[in-house]
This record gives sequence, C-alpha cells and structure tokens, in this order.
Amino acid sequence: MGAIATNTVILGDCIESLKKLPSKSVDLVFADPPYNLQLGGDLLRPDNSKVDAVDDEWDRFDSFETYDRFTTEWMSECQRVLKDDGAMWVIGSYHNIFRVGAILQTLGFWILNDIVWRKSNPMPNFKGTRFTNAHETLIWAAKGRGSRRYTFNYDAMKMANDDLQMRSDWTFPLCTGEERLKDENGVKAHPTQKPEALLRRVILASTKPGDIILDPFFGTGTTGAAAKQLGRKYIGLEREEQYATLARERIAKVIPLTEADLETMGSKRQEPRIPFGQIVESGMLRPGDTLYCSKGERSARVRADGSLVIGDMAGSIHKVGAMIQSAPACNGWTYWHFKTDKGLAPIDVLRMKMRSSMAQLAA
Amino acid sequence: MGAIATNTVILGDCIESLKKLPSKSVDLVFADPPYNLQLGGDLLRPDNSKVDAVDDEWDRFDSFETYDRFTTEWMSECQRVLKDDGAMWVIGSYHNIFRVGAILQTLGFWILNDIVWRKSNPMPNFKGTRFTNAHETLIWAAKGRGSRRYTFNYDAMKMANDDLQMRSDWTFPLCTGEERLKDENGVKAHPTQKPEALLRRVILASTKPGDIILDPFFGTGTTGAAAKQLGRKYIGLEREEQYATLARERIAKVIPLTEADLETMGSKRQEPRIPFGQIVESGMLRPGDTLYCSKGERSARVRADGSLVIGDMAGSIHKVGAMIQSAPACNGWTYWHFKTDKGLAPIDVLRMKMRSSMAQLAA
DNA sequence: TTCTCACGTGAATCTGTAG
DNA sequence: ACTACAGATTCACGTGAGA
Repeated sequence: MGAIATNTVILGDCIESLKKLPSKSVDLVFADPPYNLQLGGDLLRPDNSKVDAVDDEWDRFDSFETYDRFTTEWMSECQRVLKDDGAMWVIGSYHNIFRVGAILQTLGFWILNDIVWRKSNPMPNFKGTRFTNAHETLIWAAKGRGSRRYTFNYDAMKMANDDLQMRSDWTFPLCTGEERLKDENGVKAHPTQKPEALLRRVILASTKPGDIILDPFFGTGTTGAAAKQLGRKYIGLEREEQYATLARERIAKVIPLTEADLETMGSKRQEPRIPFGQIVESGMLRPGDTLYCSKGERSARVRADGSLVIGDMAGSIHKVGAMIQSAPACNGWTYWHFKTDKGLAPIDVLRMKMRSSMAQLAA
Repeated sequence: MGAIATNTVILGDCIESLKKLPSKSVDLVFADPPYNLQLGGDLLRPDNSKVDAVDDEWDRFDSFETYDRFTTEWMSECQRVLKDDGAMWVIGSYHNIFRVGAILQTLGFWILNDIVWRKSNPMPNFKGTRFTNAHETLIWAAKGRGSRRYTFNYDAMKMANDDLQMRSDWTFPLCTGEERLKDENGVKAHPTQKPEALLRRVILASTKPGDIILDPFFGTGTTGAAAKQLGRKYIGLEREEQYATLARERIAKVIPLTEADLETMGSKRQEPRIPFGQIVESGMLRPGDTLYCSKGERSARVRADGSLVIGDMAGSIHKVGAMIQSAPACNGWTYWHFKTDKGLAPIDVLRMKMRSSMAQLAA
C-alpha cells in the first residue's frame, strides 16, 4: 500500500472517487450526506417572508429505494477504505437518518453511540403544526462488530464537560455570522454548512493527532478546516467545483491550534430553564391543584398543560399573575404559592427541586 | 363495525391480538417494542418459534432480518387498526430505532417529528469506552403521507413550555422511586418501565379527551395509567401474565382528572368562525367607519356587507389587507384597527367580544 | 464610543374548509 | 379531483444603522 495523498480536495462524483482510494487507509470517515428532505411548496413565515429552502438538485431522490441504493454504495466503499480500527460518523435528520442507520447496521458497522446535536437556535415551526425540529442526529459506528480498538479520547471529553462524562446530547448553535461562508453577494455559499464546533468535538473525541479523516460530502470543507486546526489530516470529496474551490480557500486560511489553545476550549454550562408545565408533568403539582398569592387571598387552578385559570382568564403563571394584579408583568415563580404542611411556599421551591434533580445536565 | 372494548389489557401474543382488532378503530398507537436483538427469547419468528441467540458473524444479518420481519408485522397491523387521522409513536434506542424508523417509512407512515428524550439521570458509561448514553428517541408519525388531520395540541404544548413552541428535545428523569413498580422482593418489576411524565406529554400533545390509545407492548401499563389519568381510553396488549396483572392493579389505583382539570389551552383554529360582516350587523362597527393599520398610516372604509374599500379596491378584510401591503396573505383581524378612547385597537378585540357573548347565549 | 432597536435568517417533509 | 379564500402562524442571534 503506497502513501495516500492527504490534505486535498478531490473533485468528482463521491462514489467514483471513493472507488479509487486504497483499502484500509483512513482512520475516520465523517459524512454529511444529502437528507432527502422531500419538501412541498413554498413556506412563508408569519411576516410573509419566504424560507430559503434546500431545493438543490443534489438533495432530490426518486424514492426511498433510490436513496437506499445510493447510501449503500457510498457507505460500503467507506467501509472498505477504513482501517480495521477505524470508525465512521454520519449526520442526518429524521428524513434520512433511520435509513442511514439501518443500512449501516446491515453492512456490519457496529454502532457505538447515537449523538443528538441540540440546536440552541433552530428555525421555529412557523405554522404551528409540529414540534420545533430542534436537533439533528449523528451516528458513531466502528467498522465492524469486532472493532474494539476504535479511538475514543474519554478524558479529553470528560475534561471538556467540566469533569463529567460527556453525554450523548450536545448543544451547539447553528453556523451563522462570521463563520458562515458567503458568496460575493453576501448570500450563504452553501445551504447546509455545519458549525466547526460540532466537527471539533467529533474529531477531538474520535481521532488522534495525525490521523486521516475522510469526508465524502465535503461541501465547503468544515471537516477539513476543523481537522487542520486540530492537527489531523483530511481528504475531501466534492462534486461541485464552486464548493471545492471555496473549501480550499477556507482551509488555506486556517491556523492550526497549539496545545495551549485546546485546553481552553471547554464547553460552558448554564442552568437549565424549567418551564412550569414540566412541574405539572413531573407530578410535583397536579392538574386541579390550587395556587395562591403570598397572602392567600387570591387563588388560581392549575391545568394539565401548565396553564392557570381564574374565572374565565387562562394563561401562563406569569400572564395570569400580571392580569390579577393589573400589573404589566409578574414573575409567576415568586408570586404563586402552593400549600404545604407548614403553610404556603412559593412554586419557585419546586423549580429549584427540579433543577437539582437535573444538576448533572449540561445545558 | 361494532364498538371496540376499551380500558382493558389483552393477554397474548401481540401480533395475534392485533389481528383480532377491527380496522380504523383507534386514535393513537404508542409502542415501546423490544430493543435488543441479542437478548433472544424476546423475539419470535412469524411462526411463533423462538429465535436462538446468535453470536456468529455470519448470522448477524439473519438476526436483523428477523427483527425487521417482526417489526414489519406488528407495525402494519397497527397501521390497519389506526383511524385514517390517527398517528403512532414508537420509542427506542440506537439498537433498534433506525430499523424501526426505516420500516415505518417504508410502510407509508409519514414522520412528523423525531423526539429526543434526554434523561436527566442516565446510567454512566462505567468503562469509559463511549459517550454516556443519555437519551432515547421517539418517532411520531401519521398513518400516511396524506394524513394532515392528525391531532396536535399546539397551544397546550406551547403553554407547557412557558409560551415558547415545544421543541423536539424533552428532558425527563428516569422512572425511579415511588413510581417504579417493585415486586414482593423489592426488585424492579419491569426492566424498561417508562416515566409517566413522558407518556403524559405524548398523550397531551397528540390526543383529545376520550380518544382511544393502543399500546401493543403494554408491559406494566404506563400508557394505560397516563391515559386513564388524562381522560383517554386505552387498549393494552401484553404477552406476560405477570406484567398484565401488575398493570391492571396499577391502573385501578389511578384517579382520573376531572373534566375541568383536563381542559387545556384550545386551538384558535377550532374556535367558531365569526364573519366580519356579523360585527357590522351587530352594530359594534357601523358602515362608513374607518379602520387603520396599526401605525395608522393606512385606512379603509367599512361597508354594510362587511367589505372594506380603499380607493377603487374593495374586498374582505383579509384581501384588502394583503393588497395594501402587496403581501401574499394577511390576517385582517389583527391587521386592521379601530379608534377607541385609548388609541387604536385591533378588530380582533371585537371578534373576541362577539364570541364571548355568543358563548353566554348558548349557556 | 456605547447602547438600542429594527431587520434578517437558519437542512422545513409547515392550513383547513367550503363549494 | 380541483379552486377559492378565511385566517393562523416564529425563536435565537448576529448585524448594522442610528441615537
């Protein structure tokens, strides 16, 4: 086996390019394949502006069967190209991730974790028809069931998480602002650019310095940029010349980090927000229970969704508290009280209790 | 089709029992199928013979295939039993959720969301070989692609989340303590008992009071307990007699909420429609009155039939609102305002007044 | 200079009913 | 099947203009 060319972007069809790569030559694959979104018509926000949808030709497939065939092809080539101790990451959404995961298992990959990327700033569901789609899923899998020697930098991950084991749910913002590549008109250069922070965590967790990372859907080269920063090598495959060019220019500007830089990259944690509805869902309060103001003169009834009712007024603890006092605003957590053996206690006590039971959670 | 028996636990093989249920008879399916292929015993072939545990490399495929066949069978029966506007939830971990999701799509179910249950107190990864497996995944899917009338209580969910859209990541603790069912020796009665809070959110989000919820893997009856509490009906299928017995005892102790406590924030889409003409007919506004946009720069005149006029444009409050803004659509109720002592107020205020006076008439 | 506020936008399977 | 139209619907941030 000759030396493989690294730190390069290969222009061309991903499967064709994969076939030319030698077997057992890369340490990690990171793949961000088309999601096969199957969008309908236009989507308008409440302010009537249009959502810039992903309608690119590369994301359109005739059927699930076509998508599955495509997935099977690129993935089995990746499996061949991986070293025996290598591993693969694939990112996707509910549109494609289940097919991706099933195929990967069927091919013999051995799933190590599924990871949830919680977006701190997702796009809302404008029409109020579903839950806000606020996460994507990554699958981390070893080449085969027997591969016990995959790389996992346990201590680096623990360190990055304030000395707690890194969990399978990660919180990062979307790629926006400075980091988001723009064309000459200031329009986003690629519709699905991933945040570098996400890639850095993937790479720090599952590769060693000097490892070779293959990205078969390179796009604008986030994987390459993060790899270079962290002292790893990359091979990017990309079909669209404009993306490949952008990626090369982008990566050229990246300055590799020093050891010292890396140490300061720990993630910050913050107190999790507890909605009042969750207090009710948890059973700490029950629908039908009564809440009182501190003097006990005023009362309201709790409903199953966390709303309060007084007469024909209904709304959140804050809104109803404000209405009843004819005040512009009200902190419902301190205004409303519940009955205990020792008299009235503010519901904020319940929130603190809930917080402490969730103390382990990085927000 | 005769009335279906509800609030009952049916003992027996899940697929056999499903086949006896009438088509299009339930509103929601909640399924917590067996997760792990390797445990054996849990898995039955379609002919009810047991699958032997297999370690052999070459047998791996056979084992996935068996799981897939089992999944396809129970799931297509559920699809048949669901009403056309019904929906299904399935919960799983990375061991099985990808196969479950792919099969569900292939059967024609239409995924609405994938939901991440973040565990606030997961079991750590003791060996430090992977990320702490701190979540499970739920898939929420409509019966088919065309099913647009599935139930989603958007406003109740928004209320439960402090007036923000409910996201696709939910945080709940594991089922522990009092809630966890124990046998006579104090040992947990079921290995995978789900928290009631999780089920309550599922039920509150996607059913109406009185709906029928089918759980084909009933276990110790968390679905039934939550359903009874929330004024929904349940049908539980369970193979193991000891679980079925435990479930019946558990559910018998549950005290349902009263109708008043079950009430949640209602959807605006379901409120009775008031034509604008009726506001004019009632005298709340008079023909010839002027309406303004919120800033007061634009104005239109009200005509006797409830149409608006600006210059030579005339039409409904919505159409004229859209035209004047050159927008594709407009909600006239919130766009147009009328003059009061205290300044401009949206005409939606008048609609709310009208609605409440109509409600009093009905009562 | 610093703060405030309006505006733009992100992998989105995004309405319901009457005729 | 289709059309027409009433009317319901958004969160977190980054940027840049203006105070």
